[in-house]
Amino acid sequence: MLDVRLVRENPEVIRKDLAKRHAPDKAKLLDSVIQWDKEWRKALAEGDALKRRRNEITKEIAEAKKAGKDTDKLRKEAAALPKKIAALDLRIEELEGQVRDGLLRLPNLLHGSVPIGKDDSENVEVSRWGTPRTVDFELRPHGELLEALRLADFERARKIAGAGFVYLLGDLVRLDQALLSFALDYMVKQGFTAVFPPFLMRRAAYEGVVDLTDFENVMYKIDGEDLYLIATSEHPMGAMFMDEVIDVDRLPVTLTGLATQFRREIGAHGVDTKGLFRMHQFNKVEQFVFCRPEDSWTWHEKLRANGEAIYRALEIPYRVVNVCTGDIGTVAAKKYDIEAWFPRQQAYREVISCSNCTDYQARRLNIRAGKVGGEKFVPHTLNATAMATSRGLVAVLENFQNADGSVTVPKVLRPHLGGQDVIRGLPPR
RNA sequence: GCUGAGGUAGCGAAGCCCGGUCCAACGCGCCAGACUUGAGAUCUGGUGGGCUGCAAGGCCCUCGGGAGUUCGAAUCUCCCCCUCAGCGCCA
Repeated sequence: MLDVRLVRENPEVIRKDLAKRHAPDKAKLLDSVIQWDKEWRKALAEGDALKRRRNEITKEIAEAKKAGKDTDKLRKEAAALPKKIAALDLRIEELEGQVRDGLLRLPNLLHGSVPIGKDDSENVEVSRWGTPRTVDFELRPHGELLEALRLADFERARKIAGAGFVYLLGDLVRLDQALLSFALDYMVKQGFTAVFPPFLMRRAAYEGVVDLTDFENVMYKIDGEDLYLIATSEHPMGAMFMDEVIDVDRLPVTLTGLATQFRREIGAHGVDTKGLFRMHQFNKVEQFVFCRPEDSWTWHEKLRANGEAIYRALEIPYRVVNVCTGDIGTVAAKKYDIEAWFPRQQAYREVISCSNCTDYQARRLNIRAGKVGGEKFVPHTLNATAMATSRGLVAVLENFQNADGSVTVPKVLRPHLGGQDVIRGLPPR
């Protein structure tokens, strides 16, 4: 959420930004917000004047009564006020809601380095690491491979939960845990505090971190309860300090969340749709930072570096793209995607997303930093993936597949698999 | 799920029965200033949100949320939410 004061005092800054996004409807919305805000302040001033009069009269009545004087005249004047006040309050509330809704729908201000573009095809590659491996055999689609190795059962998962769910089996379960465990250890070594958050959140908290329209699209709701399954641990970590003042001495707060996440919207595009690439349920280690505004761009690079380091350690080639205006979404001021090389798909595909949300998310969550009783400011928040399995699993399965159908375990994961260096699957039954 | 006790500012805690000196006492913490070589101690002022004003300041709102009674609600009435304790159930 943008600062109303910016809308009031410097709307040109926002207007220029919206132009970069090619968002004429948002520009129109901005004009409306400015107008609503003006009307809101006017109504507020009128309402306050009436309330002031009411407070005065109330006091006068109290004094007159104590002095034993007649209060009828005063009461008569006072009796007329509540109706007027109530009418104005209604108007004020209405306008306030409009302003807030408008602010929520206006996107964050972009960083100057965000490339202009219409969709993900115009994201700009900023770096590339590793040499895609070439093999002299045909790589099998990972879903097919897993079924052959009996390391995953999509059929039975579909039977009991529907498409988008899977039974991981045998060594694939351990590989999944190894990826998570490796990433979590890496983050902890960087000084981040590990967090295992609630997997369910109340709507009031969720509204602070998610676009209202997303509820219907991506969130699973528990029937009959005010609880939603988390779509990423970014959400419970972001909401962790909702309505709080973080002591400035505690900044930066660096967290790394481990959680299973649930998303209704999984779509389907690209080759090898069957498999782990897009699931209703998956695991993720997440990076999350609350910091001083002046430090957030340094942190943004640091989170990206963490993501890169993890994929380098796995020896999986990747590239980093600077996500363009058409693809960046509303919350981030700048976003890098790290795209791993998927040799079967012959494509770089997103495995890590790294965003600086500046003060946009924190303001909406009503998180401030500073000293209680002293000066306060809105901290910046950043989030990035460290490791998302299933996608990380797919990357390993494609990059480390052998001609005989076995899968080599990346070196850094072996300690997490009791030294095992190859996965062969369960024996056929 | 049942029963009970609660929800007051960053935290602790009074006030609620008996509506108006509550623009919420007091303590701790924190912030600013004074004193000090520095720190500490001490003293003074401040301590949430908003509107208005160049500023000094002025005003409004805020006692879990909402509705009601009233000229006036932290205080009275009703509904809801949440937390804690005990019991039940349970990995």
